[in-house]
Formats: sequence, C-alpha cells, structure tokens
Amino acid sequence: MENSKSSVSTEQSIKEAAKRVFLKKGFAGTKTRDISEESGENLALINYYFRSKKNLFQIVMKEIFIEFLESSIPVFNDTNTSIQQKLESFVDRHLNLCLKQPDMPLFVVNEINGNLDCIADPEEQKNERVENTVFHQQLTSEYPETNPEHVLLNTIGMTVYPFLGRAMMCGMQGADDAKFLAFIEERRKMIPIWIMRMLNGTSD
Amino acid sequence: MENSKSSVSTEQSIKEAAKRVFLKKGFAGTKTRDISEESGENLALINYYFRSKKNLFQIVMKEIFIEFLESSIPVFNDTNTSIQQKLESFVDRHLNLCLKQPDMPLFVVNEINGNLDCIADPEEQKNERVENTVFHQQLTSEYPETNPEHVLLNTIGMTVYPFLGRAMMCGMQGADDAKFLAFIEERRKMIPIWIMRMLNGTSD
DNA sequence: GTCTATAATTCGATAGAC
DNA sequence: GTCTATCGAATTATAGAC
Repeated sequence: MENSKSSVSTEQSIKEAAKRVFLKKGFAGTKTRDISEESGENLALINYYFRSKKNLFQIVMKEIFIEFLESSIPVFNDTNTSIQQKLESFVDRHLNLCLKQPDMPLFVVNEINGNLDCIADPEEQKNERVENTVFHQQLTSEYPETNPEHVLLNTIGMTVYPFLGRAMMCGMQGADDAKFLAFIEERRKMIPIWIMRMLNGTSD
Repeated sequence: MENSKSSVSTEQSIKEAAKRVFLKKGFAGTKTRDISEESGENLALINYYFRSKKNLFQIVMKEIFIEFLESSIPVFNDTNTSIQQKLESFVDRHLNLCLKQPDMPLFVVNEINGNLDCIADPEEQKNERVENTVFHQQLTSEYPETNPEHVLLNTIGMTVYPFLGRAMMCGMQGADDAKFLAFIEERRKMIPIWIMRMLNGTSD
C-alpha cells in the first residue's frame, strides 16, 4: 500500500505459496527454498517481506484460523435457524472449506498442538468462542441433559475426520478421488441427521 | 541378543526415547540430538544401532501401528459378540491406548499422510484390513442400508478426535487435565450408544 | 524492490581413539 | 560398545551490488 513497485503482488504471491507449502508439509517440513520455488520469487524476498520463516508461518496460520471462524461463527450465531438447520449449514460450509483445501484439517490439528506459539495474540481470539454462540444456548435449553461440548466435537470431528484419516482409515485403501468425493457427499447429507439421532435418542 | 555388553538395553533405551520424541514432534520436527538427550545416550549410538534417523522412525512407526492393530483386530473379529459389544470393547481399548499415549493419534494422522514411505512393507499389512472383519460382515447383514465405512470412520473419529482437537475445539479452552479426563470418560460410555442410535434411526 | 553471494547455524552421519 | 571430534550437506538469514 505504501510501496512504489509491484511489491504488493510479490508479497501476496509469497504468502499464498507459503500457505500451500505449509499446508502440505507443516512448519518443520517446509524449507524457505520450497516457498521460493513454489512462488517463483527470489529466496531473499521471503525475509525481506516477512522477516523470518516463523513469522510468515504465524501469519498464514492466523489467516487459516480466521477463515474457519468467519465461516462458522455466523452460522452458529444465527437466531433465526433451528439446531438442525445450523448443523446442516455448518457441515455444508465446512466440508466445502475442506474440499477446497484438503490439507487444512491435518495442518491445523497438527500445528496448533505443536510447540509453536502461533495465534499467540490473546486479543485476536476475543470472545468469539463457540461456547458463547446461539447454537450453544439452543442445545442447553432444548437438550439440557446433553453436554453441548460433545455435540460440537462430534460434529466437527465427523466433518473433518475423513480428511485426516484416509490413513487411519485402513478400510479405504485404494480409494480414488471420485470414490472419496462420493463418500464426502454422503456424509454431507448424513452428518446432521446422525447428530440429531444422537440428540433425540432415549437419554440413558 | 548377539551382543556382549549392555547393548540391548541401550538400543531399547534409544528406541523408547525416540518414540516419545517422535510422538511429540513428528519426524521433521525431531532432531537426532533430541533423541540423544531424551535417552541419555551418546549421539553416535543412534546411528550405530539404527543406521539413520529415517530408519529409526520407520521402526517406531511400525510398532505404533502394530500396537493399534493388535488392540483392535481381535475385537472386530470376535464371532461371539454383538455389534454393540464390539463397539464398547473397541472404544474402551482404544481410549485406554490414547490416554496412555495422548500424542499418538496426532502423530499417526500427521505422519501417515506425510510424504514418507513409512510402513512401506506391503507384506506387513497383510490382509488385516478392518474391511474384512466380522464386525464389517455383521454391519452389512444387520444394517444393509448403511455404509459400514461411515460407521467405522465415525467410531474411530469420535474416539480419537478429542486427542487431536483440544485445538480445533475452541470451546474447551483452559480445560485442565481432570476436566479433560472426565470428558473422555463420558465419551467412553456414550460413543457406543451414539453409534447405535445412528444405526437404528429411521432411514431418512 | 530484487538479485547474487555468502555468512552463520544446525543437523545427520561418520571416522577413529579407547 | 561407547565416546569425542568433526565433516559435509542443508538451511535460515543477511550483506551489499544493482
């Protein structure tokens, strides 16, 4: 914004390339040369624009996290939708997000638990907790005997897990892309139904 | 077994230390010097016993994988138990496994999708696929309209996800160990029930 | 802003004494 | 089998010309 040349697009180009590489290889697995090659920009420009690999990583990490929040929070805070509608909408949006960036869930889950203090700014997280959402309130009032945290974890987990687990999912060997996509589409339809069944079952 | 000194325990010591460090930091994030420090053994001994870092990693990886299979396959292949009993038993065993090594799920999910050819031996995997289990057959015959792969993925996912996702689980901030443990114990009881509810629900 | 060249570290692996 | 010392490659980061 305050530069003279085509620097803005260079900076952007590096950041986008970094995002792709970090997503695929994680922090420790990514070399700055990978980012340089992926972006087509000179190696030195990475440090020129972003000071350090770690700093660049934190920026990318934060963007991904924000992207998730901005996709999810409005859905969970909609005062005009039912629990089931919120589930349908969240699963739909989140599956699309995962399909667009299949490496994202693995990346997040892997790096956020890491030793790195990414997303370190306590300011950023604000009170945008999923705990304080309308969804949470609806669950507590309509299903007072169910712990909402389980519902949330199960929903996110069932949505995300196929992208983490073609591995642990030993049964899906040789699953080509088409089969995987069909699998996901089945889940897009079923997950909200499954969650509702879990909620409505006899409370024992 | 064929060595003269206390070499067996040294080799074991290194392998166990490597397991701990790899579990926590992953392959790329682990330095051989970390393993040396963690084990208290000399740096050079790592290469003496295991030739290379990568080789040591593959050995550890295989052990963890075997541990999972040996814990799960017998349960899924028991001809004397119902679907629900298998679910209860698997969840119970697998949660214990995860509680003993909380870093394990993240590690597996992270590294198995990686570029590494760990567990490369096709021989090892044999036909011990979860696809060919009695559990799979029971599902197909008792719930012919349900895709067994979803059931399997949901079961494993719901069991494992809390260990992956204190992170993505934004709602569980500040969850201390005791609270987390209680959360897991709730799930140990509920997951089989939830899965059965999903199975028995009216087929939409 | 961009490039080349290189400094400064870090890391995996090994040589060689004991 | 174990240790010290170190090589050589890889990698992050920077200095300095353009």
